[in-house]
Amino acid sequence: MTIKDVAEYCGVSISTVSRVMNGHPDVRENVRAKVMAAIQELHYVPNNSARDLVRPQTDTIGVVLRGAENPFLMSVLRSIEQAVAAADYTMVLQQIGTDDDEVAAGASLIRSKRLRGLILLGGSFDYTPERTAALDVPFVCCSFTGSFSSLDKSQYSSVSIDDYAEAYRAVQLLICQGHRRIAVLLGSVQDHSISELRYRGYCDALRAAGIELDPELVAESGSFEMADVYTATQHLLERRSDITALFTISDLMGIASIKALHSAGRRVPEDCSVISIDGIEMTRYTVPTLTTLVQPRRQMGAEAVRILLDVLEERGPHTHIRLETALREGETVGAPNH
Amino acid sequence: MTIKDVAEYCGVSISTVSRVMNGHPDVRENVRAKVMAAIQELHYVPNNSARDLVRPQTDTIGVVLRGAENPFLMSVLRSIEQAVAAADYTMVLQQIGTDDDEVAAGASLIRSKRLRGLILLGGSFDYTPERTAALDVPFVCCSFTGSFSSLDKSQYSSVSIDDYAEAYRAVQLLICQGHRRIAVLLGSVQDHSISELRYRGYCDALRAAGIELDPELVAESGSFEMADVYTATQHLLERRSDITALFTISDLMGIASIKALHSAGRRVPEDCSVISIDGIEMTRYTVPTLTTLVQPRRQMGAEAVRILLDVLEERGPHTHIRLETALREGETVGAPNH
DNA sequence: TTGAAAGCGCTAACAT
DNA sequence: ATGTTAGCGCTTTCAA
Repeated sequence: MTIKDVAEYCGVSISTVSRVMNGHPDVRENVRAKVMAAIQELHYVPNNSARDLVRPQTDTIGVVLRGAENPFLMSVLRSIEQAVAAADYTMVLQQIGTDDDEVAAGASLIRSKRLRGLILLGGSFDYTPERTAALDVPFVCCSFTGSFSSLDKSQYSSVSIDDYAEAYRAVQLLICQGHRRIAVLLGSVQDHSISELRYRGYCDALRAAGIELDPELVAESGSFEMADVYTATQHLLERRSDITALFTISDLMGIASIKALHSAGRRVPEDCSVISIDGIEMTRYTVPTLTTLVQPRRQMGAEAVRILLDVLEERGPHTHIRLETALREGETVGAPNH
Repeated sequence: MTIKDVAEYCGVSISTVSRVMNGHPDVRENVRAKVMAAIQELHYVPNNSARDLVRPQTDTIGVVLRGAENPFLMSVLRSIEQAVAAADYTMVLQQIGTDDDEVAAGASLIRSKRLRGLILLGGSFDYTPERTAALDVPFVCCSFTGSFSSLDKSQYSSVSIDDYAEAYRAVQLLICQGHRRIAVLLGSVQDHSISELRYRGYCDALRAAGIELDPELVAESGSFEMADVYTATQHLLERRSDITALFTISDLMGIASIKALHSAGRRVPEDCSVISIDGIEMTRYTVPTLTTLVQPRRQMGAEAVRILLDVLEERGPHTHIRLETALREGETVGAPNH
C-alpha cells in the first residue's frame, strides 16, 4: 500500500495525493475529498522512511533520559510523548545510566536518527560550548537548567523549577516550624546541577534565618541511588544525632532517608522532620506521608515540547521557563522536640 | 555526509562501502580496512531512512507499554532497550493509558513505524485471533502470558513469571506462618490477566491448606492505581477486621495497602502481614520493608528481546518462558497474633 | 489545478 | 573483488 496505489485507486497522480496528504492548498475540493476517502478506505499510512529521506529534516524528537528508575521523570516523559505525538512528530527515547554522558548520547542519537530536536531529561548540565557543539539541533533541558554551563542562554532552552528558590522555600518551611539544626541530603554540593543549586537555596535559607551553616549537617550521597542515600543518612545520623529536620532534594531520597531514620530508631516527624521535592504519587502512601514540594510534571513535559517545536518551526526563540511547585503537606514535618 | 562521500574519500564505489557496512564477505581486506577507517574519520553514520526504504523490512522493534508509573515495568523496559540496541535494532516506545487498547496501539505502531516485531509490556492479554490479526509481525508478551487468549500458542511468544505458581507460593508462605484469614488484593478476579491468574493461585493455596475461600476476603481495586488500592483496602478492613494477612499482587499495591492498614491503626506485621510480588527497589525502603517475590526484571526484558530476534531472524520458533521469582524477606510477614 | 520527472541515500542484482 | 545501475516511496520543482 503506497502512495501509488492510492493515486491509481482515485485516478489521479501521486503528486495530487501527496498534496492532499501534506495539506497543500492547490487541490480542488472534490479531488481532495476523493483522495481523503481513499486513504481512509485503503488504510493507507505513508512510509515515514521515504518521507524522511526526501525531506530536508525528519520529524523526530529525541529524548535522552537519565534516571528511568525515578517515577518523577517517567511522568514527565509520558507527557513529552503525548505532546510529541499530538504534534505529529515522532519521539525516540534513549535511556542512559547514571554515569553515562548525555551529550555524547544525544549527539549520537542526533546523527543515527537524524533528529530534528532533542530533549535532555534528568541530566546534569555542566557543559562547555565545545562539548555541546556536537548537539547541532535545537535542544531543551527538561527538569534541570544548565545554570552552570558556559553556554549562551540563547542557544538552548530549559524547563524546570527554580531549584534555588524551591529549596529555599522547603528549608524555610522547616525553619518556620522552629527547626534550627536542619540537615540536607543531596548528591553532591558541587555537582554543577540540581544538587548544587538546591544546596545554595538551603544555605541561603539558613543564613536568612541567622542560622550558621554547619558542614556536618550536609550529607552527600554521591548518587541518587536509594542505597547510597540510605548509607549517607546513616552516616549523617552517626555524626550528628542532634538534627531535628532533614531536607532531601528528591522524593526518592526522602523515602530512603526516612527508612534510615526509622532504622536508627528515630520517629518521623517527632524526632526528625523530613521535607523533599518532587511529588511523586508514591509519597502519598509512605508511612508517614511525605511532605513534599510537588513539581508540575505534566506541564513540564508539555512545555518542553512546546518550546522545542516553537524553535523548530521558527515561531519563537529559545527560552528558559521556571515552573512553580505546590506544597503537598504530608505527615513528615512537625515542630522540633529537642 | 553520505555513502557517496565515503566512497569518494576512499576512491572506491558506493557498493563497496555498502558491502563493508553490511559485513559482506566479498571485499579485500585492505579495502575493507580503508573504508572502515574513512567511516571513523568522517564520522559517517548511515541514513536509516534510506536503509529502511530500500530494505524489505526495518530494524525497528516496537514496545507498547501500559503502566509507565510502575517502576517494575520501567526496569524491564530498560533492559529491553539495551538488548535491542545491542542487537543493532531500534526501539520505539509507545506508552498507553490504563484503559487504552494495546492491540490497537500495537497495530497502528506496526504500520506507522513499519515495525519488524512488537513487544507488549505490561498488557492484559485476552485477545481473540480476530483482534490480533492486525498484529502482522511477530510479537511477544512481556510480564504477562496471554493464558486467556484463544490464540494459538505458536503464534506469539511470552516471557513472564508463572503467575499462578508464584501467587500460590506467596500465599503458602503466609499459611506457613500460621495465617488462616488471608485476604487478597487485586485488580479484578476476572481481568483475564495477571490478577485472575494470581487469584487462582491464592484460591488453590488456601484450598490445599484446607482453608475455605471467603469471598469477603477478596478485595478488588478495579485498577492498579494506588488511590484505588488504598480505598479497596479500607473497604476490606471495614468489612473484615479479623484478617491477619494480606497478599497483594504487586508491590505498588502492597505499599498502598500498608498505608491503608496503617491509617486504620493496624500494625504491620503484628496485626496484619503483607506479602506481594515484584521486587521493585523502593520496597527495600518502605517502613516496614516489604516482603516480596522478586521478579527477574532485567532477565525478563533480555529474554523477550532474545526470543523476538530469534523469531525474526528465523533462528527459532515462538516460545513461552516462565521465569522464577526470588523471595526477598522484608519485615511485613510475621505470625498472626489473633 | 494537475501531472511528469528528478532525486533523497541506500541495498542488491547484475555486470565486469 | 569491485563497479554500475535500478529502484524503494515520497516530496517538490517544473511544465502544462
